[in-house]
Amino acid sequence: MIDVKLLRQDPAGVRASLLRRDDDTVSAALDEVLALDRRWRDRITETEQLRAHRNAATEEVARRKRAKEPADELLASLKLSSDRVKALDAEIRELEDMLHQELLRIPNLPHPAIPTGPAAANRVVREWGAIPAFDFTPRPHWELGETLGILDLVRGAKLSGSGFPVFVGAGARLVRGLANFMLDLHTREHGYLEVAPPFMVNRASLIGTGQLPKFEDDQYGMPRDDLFLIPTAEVPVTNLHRDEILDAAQLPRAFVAFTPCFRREAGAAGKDTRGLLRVHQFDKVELVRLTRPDASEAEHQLLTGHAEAVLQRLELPYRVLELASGDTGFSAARTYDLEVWAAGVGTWLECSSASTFTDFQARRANIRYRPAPGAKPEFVHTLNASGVAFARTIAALLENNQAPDGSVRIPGALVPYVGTDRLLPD
RNA sequence: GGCGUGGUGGCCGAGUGGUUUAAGGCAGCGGUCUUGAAAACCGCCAAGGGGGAAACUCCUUCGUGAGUUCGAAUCUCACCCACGCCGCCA
Repeated sequence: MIDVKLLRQDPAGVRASLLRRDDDTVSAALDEVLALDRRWRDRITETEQLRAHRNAATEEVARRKRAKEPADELLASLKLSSDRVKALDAEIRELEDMLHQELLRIPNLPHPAIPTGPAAANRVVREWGAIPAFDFTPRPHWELGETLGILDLVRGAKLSGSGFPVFVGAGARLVRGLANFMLDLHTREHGYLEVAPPFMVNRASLIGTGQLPKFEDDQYGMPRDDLFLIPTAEVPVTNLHRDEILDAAQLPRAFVAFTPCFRREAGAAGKDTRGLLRVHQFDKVELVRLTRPDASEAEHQLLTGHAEAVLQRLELPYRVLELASGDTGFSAARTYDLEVWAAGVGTWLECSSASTFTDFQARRANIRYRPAPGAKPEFVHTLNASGVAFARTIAALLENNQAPDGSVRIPGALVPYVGTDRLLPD
């Protein structure tokens, strides 16, 4: 949630910042918020004066009652002002609710330093590793997966529908090995605390991280219980400290979680979605950091490096993209995407997104910290990065390391976790 | 799912209609004392919001919402959550 005080104080600046996003609904939403805020504050002022008057009169009633003096004429006039307060309160509550709902639909302010424009304006920040060369035509991962007998897309579709892959045998062990490899790396070398959170969350949690109310159609929901399958571990993990006040000494908090992610990907179909490229369920190791505001920019760089370390250990060539304002997600102020090269499909695949959300999520989820003992609480900054998403990483792993006979080399860092240095066709 | 008990400030906890503008404790902060620390003692210490240049001032908040009342932490109703027992169950 953006800071309504900032909007009040500098409406032109906030508007200019938000217009950098490719979202033509923002301007009207801002006008609505400003109008509602004006009306709301007028009503507050009016009702508070009335209330102060009523409170004083009520005290006088109490005094007379104790002194056994009559108070009948006071009571009669109090009845009238009490009714008026009640009516005003109802109106204020309604205005407040409308204001809040409107604010929840306004995206975060993009960081001043990021490029302005649509996805085409994304900037390549750096590249790592060499794109592998082949003296044969490399095959796509869905073919390799079938030949190796480790990926069963057809039976996944039978069980659940398209986009629900089944990993079998060495494939399942590869998934398990990747999870342990990434969790070990982040807990032992990067200092993260491992969390195993729920895979279903309530509305408040999704509002906290920004998926609701605007993107309810993108979520898998269980209407009977009003719960949702998590689209990412970011949701339960960021919400761990919702409605809490942390000590400054507790910051930064760094969590890592391995969970499945569930995404409806409504409307998606076609060549960009084949095999493991875009699926409804995939596993991911997620990194979440809660930091002091003054530390968040440095933490963002650190976090991005932690995600990169995974790809480096896996010997996967990748590039780091700084997203332009129009391509940056609703809650994020600044995002680096990690894209891994996949030789079979011959393209870069997004396998991690490292974002700083500044105080946007903290404001929604009410996550605060006390800068010093006895000081006023302030909002923390939240950040997260995939470290990393499995499906596309597995696609790259298979495609980049394939041999002409269809076998696939397992990178050294993963060998102890998978138990073999090569996957062989059946 | 049934029955029962409960939900109060950062934490614990008292409080059944009007000096509760929420007792007391813990934690925190400042001080006295001390070579230093601890202990002891004294003082300060909730959050959010409106108005104001400021000093300051006013309002709201005792799980959430609705109701009764001049007035609700306190009474009524609904809902949510936690815990206990029963039922079901990997």
